[in-house]
Amino acid sequence: MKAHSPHSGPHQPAFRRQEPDARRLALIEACARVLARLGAAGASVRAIAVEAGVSPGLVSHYFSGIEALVAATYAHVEDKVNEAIDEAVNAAGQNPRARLDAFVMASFAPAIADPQLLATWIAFWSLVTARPAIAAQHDEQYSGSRARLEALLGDCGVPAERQRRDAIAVSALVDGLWLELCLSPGCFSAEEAGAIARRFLDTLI
Amino acid sequence: MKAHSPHSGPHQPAFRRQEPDARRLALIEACARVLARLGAAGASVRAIAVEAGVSPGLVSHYFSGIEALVAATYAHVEDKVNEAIDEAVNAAGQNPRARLDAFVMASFAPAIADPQLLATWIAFWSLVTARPAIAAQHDEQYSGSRARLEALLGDCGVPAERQRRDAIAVSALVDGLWLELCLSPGCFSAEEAGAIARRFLDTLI
DNA sequence: CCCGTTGTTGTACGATCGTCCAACAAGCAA
DNA sequence: TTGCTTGTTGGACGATCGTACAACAACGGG
Repeated sequence: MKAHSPHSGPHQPAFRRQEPDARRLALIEACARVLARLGAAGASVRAIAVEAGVSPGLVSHYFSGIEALVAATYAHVEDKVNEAIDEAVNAAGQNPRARLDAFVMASFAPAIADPQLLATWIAFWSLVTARPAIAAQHDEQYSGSRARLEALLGDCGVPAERQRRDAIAVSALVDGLWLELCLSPGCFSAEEAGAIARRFLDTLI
Repeated sequence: MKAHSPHSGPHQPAFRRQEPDARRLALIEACARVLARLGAAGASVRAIAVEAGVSPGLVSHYFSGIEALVAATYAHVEDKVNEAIDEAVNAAGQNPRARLDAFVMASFAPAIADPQLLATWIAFWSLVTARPAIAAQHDEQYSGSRARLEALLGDCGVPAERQRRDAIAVSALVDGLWLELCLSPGCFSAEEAGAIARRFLDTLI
């Protein structure tokens, strides 16, 4: 059934070796695509291997198990989201308030407030309660995100003693709007969510 | 191995028949306990049947599948949460603002901001994207919750044209705080969450 | 050219999954 | 008591799961 005969013509490799880091990344991106397409329930070793174009055994070779792959995928997707947000913030110029607005509005952009992206979060959240290592990873990524928000708030003149509380508040409001935007896309629009968030920022600054 | 011999003494029934509604409820409550203990990944038909003290076949007899049982469990748990919130609201007396505060604070009570309770939401959310019927159920429960919030806001003097937007905002803030309270219980306290939410309400009224 | 390293394959394995259904028995009516 | 209704059992079934491992082959150094 193979497209080429092993006994005639130039030998076409059945697979290509890759550096461990490149293969790890390919598996992570395949996992993200499977989570987006099939949801948390469909993210099996075999489905991810097919998506990545490799054999099932390779997943076990690079990750201790499905949970580790999901955790790595969450970290990678969140990194990319933070990258997109930082890019939006920097594109907003130097006005502190404009940068803060950009931070908030970026969370509601179509590429981020995406139901398919939510699947990665849900798969990760489902592991937080039971696995202490996953909980620690969540704490770390959450406080990292909050720290960047505190800095933006500080630039807007929010006094230091209020930065922590206000960052928690803004983060919660944005996440709550983002979550509902993913779960019920027809209920309210991204523009509406942005207006709500901006209005809340007005009360803090 | 049975505790009694089928050939001696009074006959002890091997099981008791129950009315369909009672059995449905028992299975739903067993499903909620399994979700709390094992998370979404461990909520199998067999585990739920063991928890309910029935045979595995009974689950299929009352529900078309695991997904239907999870959806029914979500509806039931949300009903109980709404009941607890309504109770807190009514216990707050007649002052509209006190009732609104009670609504918000109840969401952060230990029984509701509970990581084990979050497992039910996560199991349900993981089905929203793929299953239109589940998405419709979520829309319905979300708008119901928002309608009660709109009424409370109206009692506090929020004009009608702002009720929808403010209810979306309060709901998002409370849900975001609740979610983070469940995922990272050590990051901030329920009192802090309540203070943040109350401060936000101050800006709306 | 050949050889060793090692990334990769493919499969076998046992466990567990959801579903199904014929047989059983609890409880009510007669 | 007897018979009927039907809630309930418990195992069979095929599919799919995660994991492990021996064999294979790509590729660089000799």
